[in-house]
Amino acid sequence: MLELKFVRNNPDAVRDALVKRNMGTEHLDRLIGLDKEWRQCLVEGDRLKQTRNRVTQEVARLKKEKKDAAAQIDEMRSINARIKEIDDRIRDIESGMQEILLNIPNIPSSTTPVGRDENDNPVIRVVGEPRKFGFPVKPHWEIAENLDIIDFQRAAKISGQGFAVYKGMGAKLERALISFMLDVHDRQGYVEVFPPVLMTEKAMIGTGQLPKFKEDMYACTDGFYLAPTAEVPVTNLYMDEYLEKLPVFHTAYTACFRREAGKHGQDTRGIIRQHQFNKVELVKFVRPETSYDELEKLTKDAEEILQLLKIPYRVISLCTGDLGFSAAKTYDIEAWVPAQGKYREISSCSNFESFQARRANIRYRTPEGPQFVHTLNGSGLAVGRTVVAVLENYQREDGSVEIPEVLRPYLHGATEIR
RNA sequence: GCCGAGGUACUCUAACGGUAAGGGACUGGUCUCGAAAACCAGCGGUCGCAAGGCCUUAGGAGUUCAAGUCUCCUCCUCGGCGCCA
Repeated sequence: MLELKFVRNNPDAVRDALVKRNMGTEHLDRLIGLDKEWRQCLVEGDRLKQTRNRVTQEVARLKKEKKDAAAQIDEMRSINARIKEIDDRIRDIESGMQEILLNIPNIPSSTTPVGRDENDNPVIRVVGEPRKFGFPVKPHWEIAENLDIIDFQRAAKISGQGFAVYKGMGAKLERALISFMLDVHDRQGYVEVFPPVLMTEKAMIGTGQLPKFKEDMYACTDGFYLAPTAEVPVTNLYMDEYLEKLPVFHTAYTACFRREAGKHGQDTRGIIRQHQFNKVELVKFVRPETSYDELEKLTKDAEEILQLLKIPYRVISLCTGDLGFSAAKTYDIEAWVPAQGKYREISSCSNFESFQARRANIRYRTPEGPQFVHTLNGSGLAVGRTVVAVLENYQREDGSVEIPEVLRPYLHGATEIR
């Protein structure tokens, strides 16, 4: 969320941001109008309240002196009625402004490339070289079903489309990847946490999933939402707190839940797009002046997983038209998927600046007073998509799959799946 | 789920129904060679160029001229009991 004062004082900057994101500006115009009316109401209401406070004091004084205060009490009745009217109007305006503010996206960083859509995302670097296969490559779902390590049929029976049951070496591989990723990030200095995934509405608002993206979330009874990413529980750990020592780095494994509304027909086969998937996340809370350096480091920390697994990938910078709602700058890491002959997103690393911290009220102290921290996060990595990358990049002609060396200690030394 | 006790600002802690007092921590200043102590000041939000004002006692509704205080509802925390993997 942007600060109302910021919008009031920099309407052109906000307008510019909306235009670069290909979004309309009519809500912004409405907000500016409401703000003006709001301040007018405040002035009138405050003046009446000042009168009320003064008269009320008189009443107290008169009563103490055992004098009659009927005239003053009578005067108050009409003033109170008018105050109520104005207060009601102020409340309406405030909820209107709040709703608009919650739906205005973050201002893109000046280093975020300007562009219309995903076709305008510049490639920052390409690492590793796609392997040359001397045989026709199979898509991961074919490899997995042939090896009997992922069961889509039975998953559909118990949960419907968009789910997978991992079995045998498939289940072990998923578990090995989670442990491997957490161990690497632990070594990189991230403190592991293992949080709940049932979230309150307030937490979902804190990181920006609500109110704008309600359709993409699973809502439970009792007012809970299923976290779509560990970003939600981990960032909100420090909701309404002062962080006494910065920076704070966390890594967390959680299951993630996404409705993928409006994504019918995309990646319907395989495990690239699932309603429930596993992810290891990286989250940072830092001082504003360091947040862009920290974004570079966080991205490299996520990349290290792919380097260790020896999977080719590239890093792109999301342009303004493709940038997520809460982010000021985002790097996507895309892993090479041989059967598709292209790079596919496996991690998204973002700097939110103070956008989430303002919503979730996460601050630190400075000599000039409380300041909002900057929050960052990135996948390190999406586990299911890493399984895709491993199966496809390490497949052999006979249908078996070699296990990357770094994972073997997590699989009792096994070297292949067959 | 039941019973009880609570929720005041970063923290702790006051306030006959009369308009939020104070300590600690923190920041700045005086003093000092320097530090500590002591003393002074600041230390919730918001409107305003300012003077100044308004709001703020977990959240909401009500009673009242006036609510931290009285009534009702909700939430959360801490005990105890029950149930449960």
